[in-house]
Amino acid sequence: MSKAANTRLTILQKAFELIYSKGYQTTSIDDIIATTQVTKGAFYYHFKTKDEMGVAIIEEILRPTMLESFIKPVENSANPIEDFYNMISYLLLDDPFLQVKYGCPVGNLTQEMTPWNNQFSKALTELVDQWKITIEKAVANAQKSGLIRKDVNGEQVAYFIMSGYWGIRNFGKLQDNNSCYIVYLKEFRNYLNSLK
Amino acid sequence: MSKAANTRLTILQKAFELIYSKGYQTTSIDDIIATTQVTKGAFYYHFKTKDEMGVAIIEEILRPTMLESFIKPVENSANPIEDFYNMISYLLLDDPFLQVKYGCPVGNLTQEMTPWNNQFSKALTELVDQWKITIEKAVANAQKSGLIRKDVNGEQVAYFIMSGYWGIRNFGKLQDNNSCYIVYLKEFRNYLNSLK
DNA sequence: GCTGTTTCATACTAATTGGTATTTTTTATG
DNA sequence: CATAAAAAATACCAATTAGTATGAAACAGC
Repeated sequence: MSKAANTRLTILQKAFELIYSKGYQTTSIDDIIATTQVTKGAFYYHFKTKDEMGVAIIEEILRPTMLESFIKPVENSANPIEDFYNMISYLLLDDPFLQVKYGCPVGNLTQEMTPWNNQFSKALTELVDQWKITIEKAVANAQKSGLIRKDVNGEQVAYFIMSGYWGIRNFGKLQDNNSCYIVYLKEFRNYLNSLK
Repeated sequence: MSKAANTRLTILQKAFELIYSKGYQTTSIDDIIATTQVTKGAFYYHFKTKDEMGVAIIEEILRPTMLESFIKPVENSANPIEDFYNMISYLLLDDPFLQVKYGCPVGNLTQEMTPWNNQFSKALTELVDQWKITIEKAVANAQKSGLIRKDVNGEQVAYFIMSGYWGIRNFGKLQDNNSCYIVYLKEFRNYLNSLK
């Protein structure tokens, strides 16, 4: 990787960490250049505005990790019920990229940016839609193989799973404690079994 | 109500509307005094800091409406399954206090303020805990009267319902469209029936 | 109607914000 | 090594931020 591409990536990564922990609005350019040791000139050479950098974070940092942790685990799944559970369980309890007290990066940005920045909304919607479609496909496959009842509606299940995940992440954040995740996962297991 | 108490309430109400639609950080004191037509002197007479006003909003604006829409509908409920559904349905589709594109005020503040303001977290936790306890009690009652299975865990159900609500509100916000609420409610109905 | 307290108005400040203009350094290519 | 372009460094700016200092009305009880 060229040196220039490297500073660009450093900015994105460090800025993401700051934004994930502090929020987008409260992370200033000065914050970013202070922690990255990159000068303002370099920053604005790589990004026209702060918002352009924000969108780049979604597309170049969040999207790949989302693909790895949210899409791959259930893509072409032979046993979606089990894989849904494992995916959510991993995300809540094990994923080293995510921290209890900071919640879900995608959820955070949605809450903060959606009402007044269309570019953010669009980029976030793409991520979320991809997850939704993956879940729907997995449900359809499981219905073919008889692991999930035929009268189950894939879109409903997708929304239900995703919203539950987003919501409980908010609780973890509020309480700064993952014990609510344990309780949640038990009921999530019950719900998944009800689809059989 | 005295004139002074009235200006105080006006500040809280208008500030809440601004914060609900724009976010806490991006709502400035100048914004608030501009829309309330109250001077800065008056504002700082009633509130020592912006954060003190924020906490007051949670306790004096959010708490009462929460009690009305989140607690009362399921308190002492004779048929919790039905009342759970009606409560969530009302909140998502009918409550005039809430708007699709702005999400859930409590959820918004949690996301935005929790990582770096303890007072907010504490005030929000109180609200949320009250809701949780109410749901748990309703489940216990329904188990006594045979409307919900004895092996169902009230705390798990409470977390599951609340997190689903918070999460789907995030989707509505992202899409600025309540059609996801319709889909969600169908699956929510299925889930509730699985408790019988 | 006098007086003290409550309530509000005005003018200000120091710090921070995102962004720009300009210059300097680094790098690739002939 | 010369040169042009890419990349980064420096110094600045206008606007906005939460909060303050100080004084003026409004209002109470006597």
